[in-house]
This record gives sequence, structure tokens and C-alpha cells, in this order.
Amino acid sequence: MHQQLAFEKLAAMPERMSAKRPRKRPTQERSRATVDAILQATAYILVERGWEALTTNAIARRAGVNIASLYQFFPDKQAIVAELERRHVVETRGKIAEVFLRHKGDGMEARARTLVEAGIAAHRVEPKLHRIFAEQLSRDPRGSRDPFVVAGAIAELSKLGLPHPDLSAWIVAVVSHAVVHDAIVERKADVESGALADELVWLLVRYLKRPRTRLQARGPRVDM
Amino acid sequence: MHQQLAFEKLAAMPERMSAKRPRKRPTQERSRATVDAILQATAYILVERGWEALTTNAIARRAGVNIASLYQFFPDKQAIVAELERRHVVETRGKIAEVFLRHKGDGMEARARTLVEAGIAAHRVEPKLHRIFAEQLSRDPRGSRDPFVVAGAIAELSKLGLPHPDLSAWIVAVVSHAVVHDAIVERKADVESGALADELVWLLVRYLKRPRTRLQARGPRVDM
Amino acid sequence: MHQQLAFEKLAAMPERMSAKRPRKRPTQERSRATVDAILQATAYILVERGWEALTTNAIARRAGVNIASLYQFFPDKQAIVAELERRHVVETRGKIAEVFLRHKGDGMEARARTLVEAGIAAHRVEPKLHRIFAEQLSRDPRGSRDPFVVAGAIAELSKLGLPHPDLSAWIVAVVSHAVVHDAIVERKADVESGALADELVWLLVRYLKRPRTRLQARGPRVDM
Amino acid sequence: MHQQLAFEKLAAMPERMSAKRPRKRPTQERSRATVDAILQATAYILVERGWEALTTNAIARRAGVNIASLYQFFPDKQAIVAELERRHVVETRGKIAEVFLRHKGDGMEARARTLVEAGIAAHRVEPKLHRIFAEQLSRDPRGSRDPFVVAGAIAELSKLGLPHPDLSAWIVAVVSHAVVHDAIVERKADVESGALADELVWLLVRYLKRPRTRLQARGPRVDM
DNA sequence: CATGAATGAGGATTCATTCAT
DNA sequence: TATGAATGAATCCTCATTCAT
Repeated sequence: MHQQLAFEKLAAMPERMSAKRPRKRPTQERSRATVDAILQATAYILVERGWEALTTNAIARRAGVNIASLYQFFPDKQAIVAELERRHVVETRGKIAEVFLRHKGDGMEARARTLVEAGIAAHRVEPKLHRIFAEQLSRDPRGSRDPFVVAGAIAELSKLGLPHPDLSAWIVAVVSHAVVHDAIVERKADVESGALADELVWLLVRYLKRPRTRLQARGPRVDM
Repeated sequence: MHQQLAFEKLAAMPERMSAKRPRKRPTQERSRATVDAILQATAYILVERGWEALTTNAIARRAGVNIASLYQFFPDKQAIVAELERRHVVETRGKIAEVFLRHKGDGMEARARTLVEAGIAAHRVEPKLHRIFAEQLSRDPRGSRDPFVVAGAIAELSKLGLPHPDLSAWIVAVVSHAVVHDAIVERKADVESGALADELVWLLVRYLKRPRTRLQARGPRVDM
Repeated sequence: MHQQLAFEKLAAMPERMSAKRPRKRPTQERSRATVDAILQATAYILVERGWEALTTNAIARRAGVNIASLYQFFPDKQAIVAELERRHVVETRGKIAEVFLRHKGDGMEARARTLVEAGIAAHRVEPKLHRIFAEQLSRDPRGSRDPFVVAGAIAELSKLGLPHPDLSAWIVAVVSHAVVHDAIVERKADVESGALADELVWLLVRYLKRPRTRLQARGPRVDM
Repeated sequence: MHQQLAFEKLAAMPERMSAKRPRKRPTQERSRATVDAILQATAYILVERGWEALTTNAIARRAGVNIASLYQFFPDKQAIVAELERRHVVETRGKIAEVFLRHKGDGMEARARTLVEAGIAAHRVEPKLHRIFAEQLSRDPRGSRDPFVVAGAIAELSKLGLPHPDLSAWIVAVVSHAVVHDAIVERKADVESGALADELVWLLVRYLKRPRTRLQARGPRVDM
């Protein structure tokens, strides 16, 4: 059932967001309100009814704005979505920066925890909207992992001991992102309780910190 | 024999969307050919040109079938996609089953390896199509992790030692799926060389097999 | 006053007719009727209300055809106009051919008369439509003189005696076309009475047949 | 002194739309600059991009004038075009007047040459703009021949000898206009060299000056 | 059954013009 | 007065789906 819906919505998903910029900078108070209304309406429709329902007319109607006004500020539909996303990314990055500023400690665990908590903070901004954009980017998944590329930093720490440092950095990014991304929606309680962060930190640290005695080779025997 | 059980459940798992079954059972040879042509055309368009280009007329044209004939076999567009997906899932499950049938050994590592390799095998079937459907399902991510729910089986083994067994099972599923899913596209070489599987197995085992001496609590001290 | 109207209509005139062909060949009787209805409606609107009023919706409405049907046979508006023009040109050429087939005699006068009468015949086909298309072509005036390029034939006859044979051929074409084209609308009576043809033939012959005794030079003294 | 009369009439011809002119005001300087900018922008767009691109917003943007200001000087789009045309006509007439003032001689050839050269001078003013307006007027072709109606003057001279004096006057106007109009674009070299004028004068004179010995009747035998 | 034709409902976008500060 | 913002009415065109032969 929801699948049908999901399909319907996906069908309307734009192939790629051709990062179009707004057409006109709103200079007056009045028009800034209009632009905001447009973006809010867009977010609302996207979240509540999905891509399928996101028509310029619907946006204008919900924003209480004339359709032509909408086109005075945005060259086309994509530009609206692009701007919404841009603002979302800015907010998200802000949250991440905050966490990093508060960061204390230098051990691998401390870093992992910072990373995980930054990720969670970022995903908390507007989880539903985030999810919508993530879907859209899933064609080029790297895009949606932006906040986690930092992850490489952790991996670097132990490069020496890792058999495939590059691959490991990639795995750290993918894993962190996937877990946080899905948990925000599916594991709210665990996110709030901190259990999720604990587990994820544990996972990362255990993955990266390997017993010195053995190098992993093909078909590794995993011993403790 | 957890895996076996898991596998059987998997095989018996009811197909979603059975409501949107084809309108008509293709009893004749020719009908079956027509249906196949339609589904192939659908897959082709989806893969080569995306959801946006998937119009019923395009499908009919590419399939060399009259648009009205198409509607004789499928009640609507969704049904076509649903059937294509159904077939894809069946094939995928077949691959998974194969791996599980070949499975040897009972240790946690062996099970993890089986799981990972099953996942990789499944993703190899038709990676592009798989990705398309995964996008579609990403709204309810559980859907796309079907092949990995089995993962719980591994976690169950060590339930006793884990502080959040349920959460851990979930994490195993999410992590396995995400890594395999993205690696198929982004890390082809590592997938082929086996390095990816090795790393992922290592990650899972290390995550699950914990030193008995300490229970993880909030803000765990991670020791080796 | 009429100027305003003319302006309005011109504003809607398509920049250039990108000679698009129909999208689909109507194979059944029914659809041929549809296509004809569309073209007739187009001609009607063009003649009665001008370019301004020529919208695809108006065409469909007047043709008693669904707008989508229209687009099943023509890829866009231009294609409709192009097809209408194509048919008009075919008809026109037919008329010209008829006259040439009936043509008798070899002297310059005979040829001039044939030319003039062919032109008149051509312009009689659907004078208003012709005018509409001529306007459209006036950006590249050569286009609208097609039926008269033949005119060169006359000029060739006396090439030897003419100071600027090439220019003269061009003048003959321009003059013949302009006179006939405008007369059809502005001088109906003279066209019907034959006076126009007589005068034009006279003009052409007198222009081309020059007294041998003198060559024209710059600032020619024209004597009789 | 027919030409003189004709010229005087021409010069005195009332300008259309003079009613829409703003009256003198303290702010006149600036207003005039604005109006000029608007008209220049209009001409520019018309010439460079055609009617289709001529939108009020485009005009305002190119003129560096606010769209609302534009509507303070002109009641609507048509008025802008009308004013531009009015100014163009005024300029054109000026050029014609100049030629007529320089005119010497009374023979038919002299008059014909004056006419032709006046026409060429007029068409040289702003050929592209001229063409644009001519297209617009081609619906009622008389409009575009204004500068040549004077031509009747020549025909009048020889009324006695012509079988269809009125028709002949019309033909002279049509022919002169068409040849000059098209030559400006298609025969630049011949226009510059003077060959075109020579040929056209020759054509007109030969057309009008007929051998006394015979009256043209229907189906005239054209002798030299 | 197969096929060409038909269709209603809507979607993105533009334009001439007016409002309100 | 000058300016940014606003607007209603159109326009071209597409799509999923059904009809009629």
C-alpha cells in the first residue's frame, strides 16, 4: 500500500536537481515573506504528500501566493526545491559545526563519538525533509553522506594498522550515515536514550582498533 | 539451524502488492511473450532513462505492443512496476537461497560470512534495477533490507552478551545492507577482490563478539 | 486603427516555421478526417482572426477535436501550420503547372503572358491564406516568390542585350510577384477583366526588349 | 509642378496619434530621456529578436526603466510600438523630402529618377526596422507604400496616352516599392552601384512612355 | 483479441497590466 | 514619482487511460 504511494511519489521525482538559483533577490520585506511562504509550502507538500503532489500550482496555492509571483522569484520548479535544499544544508552544517566546537578529547573513541553525535544532530534538524532529499540524492549516494566524509579522519588515525585504509574510511562513512539516517526514523527511542550513539561508537571503534598481533589477509580468520 | 529457518521464512514471505497482480493469467504462449516484453521494456526504460521517462505509452512503444493491449494484461501502470519488482525479488531470493544452501559451518564468523555473501549475490542480480527499486522503497527503509532481516539470526546467537540485542540486530541489518548496497556501485573492485566482504565480516563479528568482562552502559568505556 | 489590429496579430507570428513534419500518419479514415478538421480549423482561424488567435486550444475547439488528439498527429503548433502551408503550396504548384501545360507560343510576349497568368492562377487558389503565409515569409522574401523564379526564363531570352542580366531577372521576379500578389486583393476588378495581366505583360516586355541602338549606362538617358 | 504639390501634401500629412504626446513640464528633460530609452529598447528588441521577444517587461529591462514607469508614459504596449513607428515615419519622410528638394528637371525620366531615389533614401534610414514595420503592414499593403503613392504623379503626366491610367499609377507604386524594398536587403551591391536605380528608372519610363501609334486593347499586341 | 484513435484532467510557464509603498 | 511586488488569464503540451472498430 504505502509502496504504491511511494512509487507514485517517486515517479514524480526530478531526475536531477539542476541546482538552479533563484531568479531574483527579494529586497523588500514583503517579498522575503513571499519567498519564505513558497519554500515553506514546498517543504510542507514534500513532507506530507511527496514529490508527486509537488506542483507549482499546489505550492502557490498553499503559500497563498499567485502562481506568477512564484515565477518572479524562481525560474522554475527545480529552483524552488534547490533553494529549499540549500537552506536545509546550511542549517544542517550549522548543527554539525556546533557539535564539533563542543568537542573534547583526542582518543579514537572521542572522535568517533563526536562524529556520531554530529551526525545525529544534523539529522535532527528536519528529519522528514532530510529523508526526502536523501532519496533524491540516492542516485549518487556520495552526495547524501556529506556530513560523514569527515569520518575519514578517524580512519586515518589507525591507517597503519588497517589492511585497506581507504576502503575502511569508506565503510566508516557509509555505516555511520546509514545507521544514523535510518535510526532517526526507525529508532527514535534508541536515539533519544543515547543507546544508538553508544552502540554505533562501539561498532566504529571495534572495527578500527584491531589487535596488533595479526594482520588481516584474504579470508581472514577473525579471532578475538 | 537458524539460517535454515530464516531462509525458509524468507522463501515463504508473502509478496507485497499481491493486489496488483496482472489482470489476466497469460495462458497462451503469446500472451506470456507480450507480458515479458512489457516488463523488459519497463526495466529498460527505468534503468536507462529513469522514472520520469516511464510512461505507459513509452513502455508500449518499446515493447512493440499496442497501448490498449498493455492494459489488457495490467490494470494500470503501477501494476506493471509491481510485477517487475515481484519478479526481481523472486530472482534475488533465489540467489540468496543458493548461498544459504551452500553454507557450511556454525561459528559466528561463518554465519556472518554467509550473510554478507548472500547479500552481495543478491545485489549482483540486476544492480541498476535493484537500485531503482531501493530508491523507491527508501521511504520505508525496512522494505529494502528484506534480504538482511535474516541478520537478526546472527545477533540472536549472542543475545545474552549484548546490552541492546534488539537494537544490535537492527544495526547489523542496516549496516550490512548499506555497505553492500553502496559498494556494488561505488566499490566494484573491492567487491570483486573479496576485500569488501572480508572487511564487512570483520566489522560484524567485532561488533557482536564482545569481551565478557564488561557490560556496555551509557557512555561506555570502550576497551579492547 | 487597422494598424493596431495588424500589430496584435503580427506579434503572435511565429519567428520561423521550423518545417516540422506531422508526428503520425493517419492511417484510418477516421483520423484522416481529424487531421483535415484540424487543418481546416487552422486555416479558418488564420484567415478570420489572424496569428494572434491561433492557439492550439482554439484549433482543437473549432475542429471539434480533443486537444490531445491534435498532439497525437502534430508534434506542436508549428507543425500544423507547416502542414497547412505544405498542402497550400502543393495546390498552388498544381495550378501553375496547369497553365504551363496549356501554354502556346515562343515569343517573349507569349512567355511573359504565361508567367503572369500562372502567377494569377496560383494566387487565386486561396488568396487570403496565401497572404498570411506570404507575410510570414517576408522575412526571407525569396521564399514567397517561388512561383516566379521561373521568370528568369524570360530574362534569359534577351540576356545578350541587357546590361545587367542577373539583376534584370531578379527585377522581373520581384515585379511580377508584387503586382500579382497585391492586385489579387486590391485590384480584383482589373484582375478579372484581364487588364492587369495586359498591363503587366506590357511592362515586362517593354522592360526586357530594348532598342539595340543603345546600351544603358549609368544615369541612362532614356529615349524612345 | 506635380511633384512639388505632392511633396507638400506629404510633408503636411498629419501625424497619426499625435494626441498621445506628453506636454511640456519642468520634468520634461528626464521624461524625454525615459521615453527615448523605451523606444530605443523597443527598436533594439524588435530588430534583434523579433516580435515574439517584444514583451513589456523586456522593453523595460533593456531600457533600464521600471515596468510601472513605462506604463506611466505609454498606456499599453501598442502605444509604444505606434510611437516608434510614428518617429520612424517622420524620419523617413524627412529623407524623402530632402531628395525632392534637390530635384531638378521636368521630363518623365527626371521625375522617375527622383521618385526612385527618394524611395531608396527612405529605405536606407533604418532598413531593419523598416522591414519589421512593413511586415506588420503587409496585411493592408497600401500602408507600406505610403512613400510611393506620390508615384501617381508620374502616371498623371501621361494619362492621355495610357489605356488604364489609374491602374498604371497603382502599378508604378507597387513596382517601385517592391523593387526598392527587396533590393535594400537582397541587392545591396546593385543599390550602391546605382545599377538598381538605373534599371528601375528604365523600367518605369519604358512602361509609361508608349508608342503613340497604337492604343493598347485587351490582349495587346506588344510591338516595339 | 488487437489496434488506431480518442479524451479529460492537469502541469509548467509567460504575459500584459495594476497595486502599494 | 518611482519602484518592487502582485495578479488573472492564457498558452502549449503530456499523461494515464478508455473507446470503437
